[in-house]
Amino acid sequence: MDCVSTSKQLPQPDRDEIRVDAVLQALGEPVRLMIVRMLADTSEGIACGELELPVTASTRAHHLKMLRESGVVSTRTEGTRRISALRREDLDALYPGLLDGVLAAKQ
Amino acid sequence: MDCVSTSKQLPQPDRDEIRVDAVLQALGEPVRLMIVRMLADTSEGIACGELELPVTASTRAHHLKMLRESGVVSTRTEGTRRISALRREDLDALYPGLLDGVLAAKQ
DNA sequence: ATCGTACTACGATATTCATCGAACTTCGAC
DNA sequence: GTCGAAGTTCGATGAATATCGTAGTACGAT
Repeated sequence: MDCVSTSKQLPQPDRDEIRVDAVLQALGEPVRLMIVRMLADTSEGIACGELELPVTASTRAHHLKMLRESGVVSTRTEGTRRISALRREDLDALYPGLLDGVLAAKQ
Repeated sequence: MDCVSTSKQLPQPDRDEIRVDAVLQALGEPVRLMIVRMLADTSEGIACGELELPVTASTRAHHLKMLRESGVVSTRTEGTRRISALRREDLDALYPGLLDGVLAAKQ
């Protein structure tokens, strides 16, 4: 292949392609909301396998894909690992207060 | 029956019973988000029949029930009409910025 | 009481989607 | 190359739900 770098961004919507419907639907699932909470506690992002969740690996991958395609997280490849991180800047710019409001919820 | 008043509140969760999962899931449906946008433009609330939406009356009622049971709207009875209004105070207290962020979305 | 309006409840249907296991891909290590 | 680890993809399945039409309830007006 013609990939020169060892790190690569996975495809995701541009900021202006993010739809609020999709974001809310993505956040409105308990497991995905857990993922977002975990990501909010880090600045570097988390690998799929490091997310301790009550679901199998394939379900985990499914949820991360939903979050990426809706514009909530971005994912980069590092070796065999895929590091996901919250798209805080984009979300705060599009929906100021939304993320903080969600994270403020006690549970 | 023993109802003395002509106006009555329909059952809804108390503020401390509202779950963020349910709120986000309720907001993450296009028709329901339209309803919330319309309600945000009024202070008095809107009757079910006055919501102009591309669905039938029964579907409209269904969505309003979802919104009420998740804690997004409150509904009071006035004669044969049911007036729904955004629970702004409760939502702002629980998730400060969430509602404003959602409503700030261009579409 | 009768009628019409406003809305809800019920049953049916189709779609969406969360979940899993198994097979596959990709990468690093040996 | 071979192996193992990390993740994804591919059905399959079961549950949730958006939608509708119809029937039913509640209320006001006549």
